[in-house]
Amino acid sequence: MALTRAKKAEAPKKRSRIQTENRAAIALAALDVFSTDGYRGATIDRIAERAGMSKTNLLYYYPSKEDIYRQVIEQTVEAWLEPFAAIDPDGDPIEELRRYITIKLTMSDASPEASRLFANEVQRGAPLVLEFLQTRLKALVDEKAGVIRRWIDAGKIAPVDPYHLIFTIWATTQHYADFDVQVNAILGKQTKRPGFNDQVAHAVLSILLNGIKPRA
Amino acid sequence: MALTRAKKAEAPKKRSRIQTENRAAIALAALDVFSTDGYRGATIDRIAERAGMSKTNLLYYYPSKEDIYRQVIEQTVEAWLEPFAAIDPDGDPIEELRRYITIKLTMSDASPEASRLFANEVQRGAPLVLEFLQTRLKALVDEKAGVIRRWIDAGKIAPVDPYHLIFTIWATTQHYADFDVQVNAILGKQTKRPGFNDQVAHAVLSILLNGIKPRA
DNA sequence: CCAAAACTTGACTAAGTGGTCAAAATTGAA
DNA sequence: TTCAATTTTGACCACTTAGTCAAGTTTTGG
Repeated sequence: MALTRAKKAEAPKKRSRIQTENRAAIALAALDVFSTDGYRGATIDRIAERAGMSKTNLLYYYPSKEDIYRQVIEQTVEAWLEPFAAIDPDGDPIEELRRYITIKLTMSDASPEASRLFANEVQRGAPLVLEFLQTRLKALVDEKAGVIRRWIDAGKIAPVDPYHLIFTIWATTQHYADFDVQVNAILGKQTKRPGFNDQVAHAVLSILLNGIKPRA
Repeated sequence: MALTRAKKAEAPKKRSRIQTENRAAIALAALDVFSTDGYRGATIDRIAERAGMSKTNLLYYYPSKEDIYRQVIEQTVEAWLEPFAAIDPDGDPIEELRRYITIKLTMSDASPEASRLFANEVQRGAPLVLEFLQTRLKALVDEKAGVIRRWIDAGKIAPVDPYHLIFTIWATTQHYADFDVQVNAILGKQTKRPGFNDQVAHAVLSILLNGIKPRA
C-alpha cells in the first residue's frame, strides 16, 4: 500500500476520534497548500492555519513537513492508480478505454488539487516517488501495454504504440485539472456550466477514438 | 511584446556587452532553477550561483526575484506562441496540424525547462500571466478555433470541438516535457536513444490523426 | 593617461522558516 | 470525582532568504 516500505513494523495503533479527525483535516489542508505552492513553497504555518490549528499542534500529529507531504502524495497516487489497474483485458476494448478516460476526467474535475500535486512532484524530478514510478507503476503499465497490444493483434483497436497511447490518455485527462486556469481563461464562464464536464469527455473521446482525419 | 505594458516609457537603453552577457546568463540560470523549484522554492542565491556571479551582482541587473521571473516567463511564452500563430488557414489542414504538433514536440524536447516553467506558473493560478491568458492568448485561440471550424465545415477534417482539439494537442505535446521523469521511468533508457523523439512524434500523430478505433 | 561611469563584492538587516520544549488545558476510563 | 494519558499552546532557536548599503574594482571615453 505505502509507496515505500514502513521502516519498522508499527504497533497496532488504534487512533482516537481526535486523531482521526485532525489527521484528516491536516491531509486535506496539506493537499490544498502543497498543490498550489509546491513542496518548497508550502509552509507548515499555512497548512496549519487552513486546517484550523496551531503549527505546533500540527507537528504533534505529523513529525515533519516531509511526513505530511509523503502522506498526501501516497494517498493521491493510490487513488489515481485504481481505475488504471481496473482496465479489464476481457472487456470490450473501446468500452474499457472509454470508461477509463471518463473516470480520469471525472477525477480531475473532482480533485484537481490531487492531479496538480502529482504533476508538481514529477516535475520536480519525483524525489519521493521515483522508485515507485520505476517499479510498481512501470510493472503495471507494462502489463496494460500488453493488454493493449493483444487488442491490437486481435484487430479490435487501431495499431498504435500502447505506451504512447497510455501517455496520451494521461496527458489529455490531466490537462483539464493541471491547466484549468488556462482552460477557464480561454473558454470563459462556460466551464462553470453544469454540462461542461460531459462536453469535455465527449470531445476528448471523440478525438482519441476517431482521430482528426475525416472518416470516409 | 511584453505580457504587461511597461510602466513607464523607458529611455532608449543601449546595453553594454557585459550587460547583454550577464542578463542572458541570468535568464538561462533562472529558467533552470525556476522550472524545477517553482517560484517560491527558487532562491536568488541558487540562480546567482548557477549564473556564476554573486547574489548582489545579480540584483544589480534585475532589481528583484520577481523581475527575473517575469523576464524568463515572458520570454518563454513568446517563443511558445509563435508556432501556434503560424498555423496557416490556407494550408492543408492535416499538414498544418502535423507541422504544429511536430514543432511543439521538438520544442518540448529541446527545452523541457521552459515547458515546465509555464506549467508551474499556470498551476499556481497564473498570478503573473492570467491577464495574458484572458486577453492575447484567448484572442489567438479564438482565431485559430475559427480556422479549424472552417476546415471542418469544408469537410477537410473530422467534426471535433476546435477548442478541445487545441487543448488535446497542447496536453499531449507538453506531457513529454513536463512528465519526462515519469516517461523515462516507464520506458527506461530507450528514451535516450537517438530516434526516440521521432518515435514519439509518429505515435502521437497517429493517435490524434487516426484515432484508436480501427478504420474499416 | 585619467576620471567618471559601470560593475562587483562582503557585511548586514528584517522577515520568514522548520522544528523543539516544557508547561498548560483537555479528555476519558476507573 | 480523579488522575494519568492525550492534546494544545506559546516561547524559543538555528537557519535561510530577499533585499540594502557602502565601499571597492574594472571598464571606457576623452
